[in-house]
Amino acid sequence: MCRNVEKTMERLAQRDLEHSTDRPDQAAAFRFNMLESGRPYSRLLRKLERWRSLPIEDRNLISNLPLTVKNIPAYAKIAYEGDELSECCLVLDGFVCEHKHVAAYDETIALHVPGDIADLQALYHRKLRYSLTALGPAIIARIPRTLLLDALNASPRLRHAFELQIVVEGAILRERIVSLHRRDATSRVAQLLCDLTYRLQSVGIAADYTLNIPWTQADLARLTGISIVHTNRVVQRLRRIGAIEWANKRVEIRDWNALTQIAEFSPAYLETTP
Amino acid sequence: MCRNVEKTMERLAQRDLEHSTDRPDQAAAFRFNMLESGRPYSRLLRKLERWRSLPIEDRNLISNLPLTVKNIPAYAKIAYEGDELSECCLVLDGFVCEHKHVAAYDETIALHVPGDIADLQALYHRKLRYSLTALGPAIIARIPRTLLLDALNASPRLRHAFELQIVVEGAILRERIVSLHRRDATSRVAQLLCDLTYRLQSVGIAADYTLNIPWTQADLARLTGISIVHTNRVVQRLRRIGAIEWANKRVEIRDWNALTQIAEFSPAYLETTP
DNA sequence: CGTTCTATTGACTCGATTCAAACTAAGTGG
DNA sequence: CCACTTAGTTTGAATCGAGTCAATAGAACG
Repeated sequence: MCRNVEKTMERLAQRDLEHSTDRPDQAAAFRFNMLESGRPYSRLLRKLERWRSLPIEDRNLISNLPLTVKNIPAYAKIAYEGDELSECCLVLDGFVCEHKHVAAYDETIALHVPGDIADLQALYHRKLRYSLTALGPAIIARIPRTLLLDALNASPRLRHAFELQIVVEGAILRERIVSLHRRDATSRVAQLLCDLTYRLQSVGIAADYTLNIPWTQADLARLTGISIVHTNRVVQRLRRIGAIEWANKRVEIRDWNALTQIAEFSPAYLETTP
Repeated sequence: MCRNVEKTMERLAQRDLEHSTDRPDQAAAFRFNMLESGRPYSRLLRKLERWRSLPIEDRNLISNLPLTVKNIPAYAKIAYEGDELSECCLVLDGFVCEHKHVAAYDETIALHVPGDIADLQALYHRKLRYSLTALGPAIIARIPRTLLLDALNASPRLRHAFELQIVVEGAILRERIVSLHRRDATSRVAQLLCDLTYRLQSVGIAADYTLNIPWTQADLARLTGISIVHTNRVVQRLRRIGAIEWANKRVEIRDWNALTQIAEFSPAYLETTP
């Protein structure tokens, strides 16, 4: 299934080797400076506090964690399946996807947005069970794993907030399973866009329903598990009915209601409210 | 997609109303007595200790939790999406599946085997995000949620063991996503059987590669997201090549190697070893 | 025995993949 | 500045896996 997509990925992997991960991406760095300068943990804290707000000492436990900011060029691998990392990967800007190598092909599992810890699973079970790749240029922060664990051990409240994050991650995975069972290609693309919009808005991005996503249609194909050609047809269909505009790395949601209807989207699964 | 399956489920739902949940299922009760009598927590403990063994006081924290054993007749609902349960549901015998009602249809998300806490998610985030139904007659234990939480709060080690369970659950969900992306119908059925065999064996069931599963092919169809008719063709194919026998609620794995090859099964995602 | 599940088979349809090719946009270097 | 290259998007035609509908054959159960 979907061998085209894989061919594309092979080319990208080669490109990956040429670009070094250490080479900073100017545009991304600039974006980061504008948005997040000095408050790298703000989005993570915002997510952690969706269930209930944290006392200042808990917030400080997080805020005071040392981190190393890294620029990741487009399509560069951040971590490999099986790695035992001493640092966690917090997404500061851009997108990071989880994927797995199964019998010569790479299957995309999940997508992380700013504020997500992309390898949350490895915090508890050290060996990473999937690979991480930047989808478009991204900025991440490396946080020493043991220090983060120390913080969680120091505060049961904080630990519970993190446990809830894994649970929500599970909810997103479950929704994706339902999506792959039930929804046809159009509905799947629509669902991805709704999910993404909702998650971005909940960390203060894309309030105007305009998403800056540096993906090609091939990337979208990988994310939804649809072939490139068919993805293109779906995008055209969504454009034709006036639900979205998609050009120049920008997606404008023109008709949110139409899109949610096509996607049968209901954000319940993303909510952490009591 | 798959409306046949849904029609079947509607009939089953009616049957569900006739059978009361309180009516004990004799056969299941008998099986339970033979297998687990007096040690309802043994399988759960076995799972919790796969990462590292627990000190006796932690084991006792679990073993001493009060519980109510319940017989669940086939296809009876155990809990509904949106419920806020005061008790967790530990599967003692039989199978329990998670499913979600999306736009008039019921989609199966995951399958739980003996030793699993089927609503582990609701332990942390109280509102259940999916429904639970017994797939065939099952025996469950209800454990007061607050007491279990108390036990976890009393022992960080125990709490970590539970955190690992959610992580493994996530790994199973991820594998399912890969499965729905990549694998065709035959491979999906094979994968389900491999996954099931492995998980059952890890709690001491089906060591001889003979699974007692009280499902119809319609149930298998729901679990794999394939239509009933096509599921039947797949089962026949697997029989024809000598990979499995399936008759009288018994599945015999005749050729484990062949099956794992068809499924591209690698148990790494199920392992909790260091 | 008839009724009701369950398993099986055949014919038809359709969504999605694949292969192939054309077209657009954006660089890049001579 | 234009030819050449490369990535990305778009279109068409052929094919195929899987779903749907419909009908039959067993099995199980009262």
